[in-house]
Amino acid sequence: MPTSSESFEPLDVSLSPQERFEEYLQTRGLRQTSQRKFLIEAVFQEHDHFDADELIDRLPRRGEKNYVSSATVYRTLREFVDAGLLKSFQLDGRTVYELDYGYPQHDHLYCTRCRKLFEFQSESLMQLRDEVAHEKGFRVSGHRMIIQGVCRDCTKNRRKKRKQDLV
Amino acid sequence: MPTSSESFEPLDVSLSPQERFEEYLQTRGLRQTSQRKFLIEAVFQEHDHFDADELIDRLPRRGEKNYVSSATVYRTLREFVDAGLLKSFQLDGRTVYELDYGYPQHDHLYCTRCRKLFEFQSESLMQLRDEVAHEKGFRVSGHRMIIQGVCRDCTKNRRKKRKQDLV
DNA sequence: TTGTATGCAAATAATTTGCACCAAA
DNA sequence: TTTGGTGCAAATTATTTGCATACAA
Repeated sequence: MPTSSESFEPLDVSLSPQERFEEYLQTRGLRQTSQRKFLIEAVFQEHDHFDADELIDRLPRRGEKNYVSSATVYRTLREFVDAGLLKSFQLDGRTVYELDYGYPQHDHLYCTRCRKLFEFQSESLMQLRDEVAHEKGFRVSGHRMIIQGVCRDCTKNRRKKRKQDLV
Repeated sequence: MPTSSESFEPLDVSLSPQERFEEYLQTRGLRQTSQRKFLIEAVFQEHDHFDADELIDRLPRRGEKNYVSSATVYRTLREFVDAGLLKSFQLDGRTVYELDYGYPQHDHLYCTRCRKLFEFQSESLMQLRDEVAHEKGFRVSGHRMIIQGVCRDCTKNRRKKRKQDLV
């Protein structure tokens, strides 16, 4: 099943992210640089959500081998999103990225205590979305649903702390 | 019906936003200043979504009567959110505000062409949210759902333009 | 060769903050 | 009189951009 809700032809999942990106570059007459190759590796090793800053932190520093300037990191992240490899959204003011290519559509729960993101899938949500959009005469291209709250662990820990406080 | 999904006692809707804010200030030992009074008027005259910049644009300029510095506008907007008068969320990188106090819970459709926000209400969405959260062991405090797409008008205009282009 | 990509540093944009002065309670 | 509030300007933060140079095709 295609990952993107907008593709008209099924995604060729036999392509690796790298190959998919090459294709993207070639069809637009863009170049395959060492930085782009290195970054796609780095990004697809990550399995969690991340922002530009976190990514840069894990990358080689100025002077080290494979160093990539922040400007290029920002530029390349945007290209990855254009190419359909990543998705991005805003959270607490910063831009958060997550893998898209090859990953199933999902939405998020956000724990406001530990600031972690959790994922969930819901077919009903998609249906609801399309119904609402249809009613309002909208041509849907996507959506973003984030449920805020406190996750199980944080609820537990808070309880634990409260008990300790009583001792 | 209470506007906030978190209130344990029903909201006293007989209070005006102004009165509600006074209450908020008093319970915290904060002060009722002329700036705060002026801003609450200005904000509750607005019936649409707005960001800090748009609000500041509509306010008196430096030197004019009732001028309020941007710093104070930013500070006060955050207080209004704390007080439950406004809600805020991120869109395209900027912080968008909307009236909350006295307004029913709703979510948004966002037209990526004209950048307008439209509202919709859905009880099913709330149920779905609570179910998902419960499954994941989340204690829900809120959510944010935005459906992106192209609104009816923009779809029409685009068609019109296409036709014109053919002439 | 030829134009795209990169690195660097400066520029932005949207907020936030430090601080001296002002003013509610 | 006391402590919170405001205006101003400087500081932040996250990101983008201009430009000279480097390099893929």
